[in-house]
Amino acid sequence: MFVAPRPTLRDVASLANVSIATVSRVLNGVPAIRPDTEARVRAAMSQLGFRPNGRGRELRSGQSCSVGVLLPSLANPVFADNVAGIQEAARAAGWAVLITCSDYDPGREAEAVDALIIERAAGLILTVADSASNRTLNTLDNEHVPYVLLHNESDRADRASVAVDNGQAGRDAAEALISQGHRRLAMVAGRFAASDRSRRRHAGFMAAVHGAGLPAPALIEIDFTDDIAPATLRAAFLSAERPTGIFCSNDLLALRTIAGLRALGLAVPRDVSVIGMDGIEVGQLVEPSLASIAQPAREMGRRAFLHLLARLKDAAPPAQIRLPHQFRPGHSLGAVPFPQE
Amino acid sequence: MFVAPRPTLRDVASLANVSIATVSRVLNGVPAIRPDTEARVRAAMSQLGFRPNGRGRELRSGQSCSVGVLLPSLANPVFADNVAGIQEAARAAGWAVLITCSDYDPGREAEAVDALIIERAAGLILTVADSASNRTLNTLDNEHVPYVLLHNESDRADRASVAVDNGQAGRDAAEALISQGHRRLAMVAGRFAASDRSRRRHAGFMAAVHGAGLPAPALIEIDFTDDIAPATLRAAFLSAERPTGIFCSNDLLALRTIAGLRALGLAVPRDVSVIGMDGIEVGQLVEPSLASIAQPAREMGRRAFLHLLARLKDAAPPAQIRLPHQFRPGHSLGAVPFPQE
DNA sequence: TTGTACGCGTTATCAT
DNA sequence: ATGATAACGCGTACAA
Repeated sequence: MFVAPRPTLRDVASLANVSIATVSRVLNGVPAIRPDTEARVRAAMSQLGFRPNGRGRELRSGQSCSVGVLLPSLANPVFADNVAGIQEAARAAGWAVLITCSDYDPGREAEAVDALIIERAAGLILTVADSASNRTLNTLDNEHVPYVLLHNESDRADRASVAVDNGQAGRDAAEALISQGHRRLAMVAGRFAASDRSRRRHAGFMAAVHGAGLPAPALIEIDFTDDIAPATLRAAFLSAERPTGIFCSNDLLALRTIAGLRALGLAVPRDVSVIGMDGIEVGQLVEPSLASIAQPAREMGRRAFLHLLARLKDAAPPAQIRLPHQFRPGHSLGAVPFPQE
Repeated sequence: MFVAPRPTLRDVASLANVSIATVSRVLNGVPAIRPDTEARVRAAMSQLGFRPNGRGRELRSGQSCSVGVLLPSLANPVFADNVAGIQEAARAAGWAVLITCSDYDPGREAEAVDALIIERAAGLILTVADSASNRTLNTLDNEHVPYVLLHNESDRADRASVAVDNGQAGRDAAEALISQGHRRLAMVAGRFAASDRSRRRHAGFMAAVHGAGLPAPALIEIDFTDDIAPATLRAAFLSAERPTGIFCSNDLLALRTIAGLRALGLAVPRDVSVIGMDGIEVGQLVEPSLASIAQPAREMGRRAFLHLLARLKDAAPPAQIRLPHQFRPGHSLGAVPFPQE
C-alpha cells in the first residue's frame, strides 16, 4: 500500500511563505508572531493536514512523553483496570502508553523491558514476578531508567512502588474466614515463582491462621494461565478432613476454584466458603457473589503514573505508596457448615 | 530525579576507537567487519549498556515499528483479549503497541487518533462507535494513515476490517432462544450511538424473530459503562406479558442483566433465559453458565495486526476479514417455563 | 518580527 | 574494511 509521506514543517513553511522557524513558533505558541503571519501558517497547516512529528520533537528535546507498561497479562481484569487508570492519567498529561505483557514469564519481562528502552519510554510502570531477585530491575537500576513498581512491594527505599499491603490482605482474608467459624482452611495461590504478591498473601494468611491456633492450611499452587485440574481439587477437598474455608490469591482463581468445586459436587457457601482477592467487578455480579479483599486497581494505575511523572519532572524521590485494601463481603463467605471441635 | 543520558553510537565509537559508521554496521549486522573490530565494538556496547535509540532510527528511516490501538474500554474482557492478541503478534514481529481508550466517546476517538498520529504509529487498529458516519475515519482516509477496523464491519471495500458477522450473530441468538420454545423475546443492547455492532446484532435479532412470526421484542438500550437501573428492568420484565428470553448484546451486559433480574426475584433460567455475546471466559465459570455467541477475540486481534502488517509491508489491498462466531451453550438458556399459545 | 543554522541519534552513501 | 558526512523533522540560539 502506498503511504503518502506526511507533511513536515518545511512543507507548511513553503506553502505559507515563511521559514520553518516561524512555523515552529506558531506550533509551540511562542508569542511574538504577527497575527496575519500566524493566520497564514495556520491555514497552511490545516490545508496540508499537518501534525507535528513526535519522533523529531523527542529526538530534538531529548525527552519522550511516553510511559512503558509491563504487566503479567490482561486476562485478569485487575491488570486491565490498572491500565485503564494509567491510560486515564496519561491522557490527561498528554502522554502515550506503550503496553507489553510478560505472561508471567521472567524471560519475557527482560525482553519487554528491552523493547521499551529501545522505544525510549521516559519511564516504566511494571509488575514483575519477583521484585526481590530480579535481573530486569537490576538492569533498570544500572542504566538509570526510572520506573515505578505496581503490585510488587519492594523493601528497598530506592525502588518506587504502588501497592496494597499484601501480607495484611492475607491476614484479613484469614480473619474473615475464621470469624465465620472456619477452622480447617486452605489457600489456592498462583505460583510463588511467578508472583511475589501471591507469596506475601500466603505468608500473611499463614501467620494469622497460626496466630489463631488453628492447624496449618493446605496450599495448592496453581499456574495463573491454566485451568485447575479436577484431580488437584479432588485430592485437596474430598478428604474427610477437607477444608471448609478457602482463600484464593486472586478473584479469577477464586471463580475457577468455585467452578471446580461445583464440578466435584461441593456447593459454595454450603459446603465450602471462598474468599478471593482483587475485588473485580464480575465478582459482584455472580451468585454467590464473591467475597474478596478488594484493591483500588484503577486508582493504583493512576497513582503509579502520577508518581512516575513526579519523579521525572519534579525530581521527586522514590516513594513506596501503599494504598488501602478493603474487605468486601459476599455470599461466597458463609458460616462453617458443621461446627467442629 | 537525575536521569543519566543514555550512551549513543558516538560514545560506543570513541570507546572502541572506531567511527560511528562502524558501530552502526555492527549493530545492524552488516557483514564486512573484521572480527577483532567487531569484538571491540561489542565489548564497548555492553560495557556502556548501549541500546539503540528507536526514535533516531525511525526518524532516519522514516518508518516506525509501532501500532496504535484504539478501543472503547478495557473493562470488557473481549477488548482486553483483543489487545492480548495484538500484543502477541506485535511482539513476534518486533513491534511496539501504543494503546488508547475512547470510553465509547466519539470525541475521545478523535483525540486519541490525533495523539497516535503525532506519535507516528505506522498504522492503527481501532474499534469506533460507528464506522459508517465517522469523522475520525474520514480524517484517517484523507491523511492516508493505514488502519484496520476491529469489530466494526465496513460496507466500504477500501476500509480494512476484522470482525464477525454481527447480523448473523443476532439471528443465531434469536434462533437459540426460539428453538427452546421462547416466543416473547427482548434485547438488552448497548447504546446504538456508541456501538454499530450492537445495532447490527439487534437488526439480525429482529429479523429472525420477525421471520419466525413472533411478536416484536422489546428493546432496552443501556449505557455500556453504567449499572443497569433497577427501574429499567422492572418496567420491562415485571409486566404480565414479560419476555421469557433475552438476548444481551455482550456478555458483560448479560451478567449485569442476570444480576438485575435476580434482584427482581427472577431466576435464570427458571423464569427467564438469557444469551449473551462474546464468549468471555468468566461466563463459563459462573452458575448458571452463560450461553453466548462467542467471538475469537484474541485471534481477531492477532489477525488485525497481521493484516495491518501485510498492508504496510507487502502493500496488500484492504480486506474485510470475517471470522466465524460460534454458539456456546450454557445453563442460562433453558426451556420456556410455561409454554404458551 | 522573522530567518539561518546547528544538533539530537541514527542509517546510508560515498570515499578512502 | 573503515571513516567522513549528509540527511530525517524538529526546537532554539543567534543574527538580522
